[in-house]
Amino acid sequence: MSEKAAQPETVENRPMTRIQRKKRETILDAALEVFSAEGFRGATLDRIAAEAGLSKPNLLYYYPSKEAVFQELMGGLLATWLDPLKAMDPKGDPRSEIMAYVRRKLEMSRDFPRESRLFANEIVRGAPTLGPVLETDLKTLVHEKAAVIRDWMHAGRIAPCDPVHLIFSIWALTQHYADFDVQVRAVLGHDDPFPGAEQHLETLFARLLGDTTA
Amino acid sequence: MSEKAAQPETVENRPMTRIQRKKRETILDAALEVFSAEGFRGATLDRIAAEAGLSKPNLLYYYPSKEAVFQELMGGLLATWLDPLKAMDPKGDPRSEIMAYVRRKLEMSRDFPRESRLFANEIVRGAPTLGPVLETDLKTLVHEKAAVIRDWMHAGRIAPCDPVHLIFSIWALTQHYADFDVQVRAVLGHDDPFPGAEQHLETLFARLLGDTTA
DNA sequence: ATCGCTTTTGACCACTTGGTCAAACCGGAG
DNA sequence: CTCCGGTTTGACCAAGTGGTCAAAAGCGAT
Repeated sequence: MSEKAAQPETVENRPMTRIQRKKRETILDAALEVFSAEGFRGATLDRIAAEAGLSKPNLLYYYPSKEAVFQELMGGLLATWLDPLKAMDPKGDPRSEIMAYVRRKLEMSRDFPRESRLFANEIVRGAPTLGPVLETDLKTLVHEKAAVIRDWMHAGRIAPCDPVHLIFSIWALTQHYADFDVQVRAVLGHDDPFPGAEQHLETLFARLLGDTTA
Repeated sequence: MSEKAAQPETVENRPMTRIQRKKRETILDAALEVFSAEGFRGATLDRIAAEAGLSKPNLLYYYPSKEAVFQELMGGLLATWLDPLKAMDPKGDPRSEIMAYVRRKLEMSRDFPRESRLFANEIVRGAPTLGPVLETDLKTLVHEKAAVIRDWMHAGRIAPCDPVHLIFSIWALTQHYADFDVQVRAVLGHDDPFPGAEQHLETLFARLLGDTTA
């Protein structure tokens, strides 16, 4: 059987040398750069290869196809994206837990804008790749955490509102600063928008959740 | 001089017949459909032509190039997009004016999701086409309206916060329901998300601006 | 019917792009 | 050195793409 290229760490294949793993990392990073800026169809293997510092056939030696690169990239993405929400602790203080989530999400927009844009791109296009997993993993997690938030509200610890839409709001407000970066900077004149954004979101969610101090 | 194809209503050309105008409309609508779903590079002239019910060379008879179609589409878009903000009346009641803007913007997400996605796509890609106009028209308008809002805040008619980020928030929260539609529906299970969204945004902005009734 | 105009189309082209392949390269073990 | 595995590449291909062009088809007015 002609195994075309190394799979992540497949069945009976050597688990891949350190160098292989590193090259694949490099490729993935280059792919992230290009895919997030140009979209799936806009990205070309040539550009990704160039960005990674190798030739197109060489890239195809490490990944069997453009699709494959994209899918591996996408694979890790959703997990990374949902981790902060997963970290929200039902036993913690409601206000701190939610605010910590907001802050963490805003940090991600600042520190990983490419990932955010890649994700946005995928969703805007109708989630052709990670569509199925949205209806399972994502849906489950959101409803689970929404239930937690609802309990907090029923216990009177934060002001009531629709907890699912609250989560949407957090996503929308934080990711906006990564995905619509150029627009934000066009208005704000190229200063770093994040300090102001943090301050604003602090205020917004404090009031939404029922501020006790202001 | 060999004029290639009819321009909008150019210099010494006939102002274009009703039929011509209509065909161009059809093409523009087809282009909106395809561009918003696939992005600029993902869209093909063949698909747009097919969607519009004509052949590729025939499409090229009405528009000189793919770029030209895209640009005309983009041209009208920003104006349409900013109109509701323009409509915010400095002499009106602060709370009603802002809430009306929010509602209008949410309606647009519901009724013109393709336009919203096209816009999102353009911005995410770094606004290669309408970049310049962001730094002029958009920036000016936003700061103008931000000033109005700031006055309202200083007059104590609504609770204070950063007015520019407030506008960003309105954009983010409303457009989210168009641009991330699949994600929203994946979580909400394909019911119409808009009634819930409206209710939620009503609550959110009421509290942010200083609710007097709840 | 025929002229003159706009509209429509089939055939075609140049270029890009994802992907293949056989040959060359390289670095360590014998 | 030589062999041998993994690695790298130049040349190539088929399909898809944006765009051209000359010829044909409509069609209203004479």
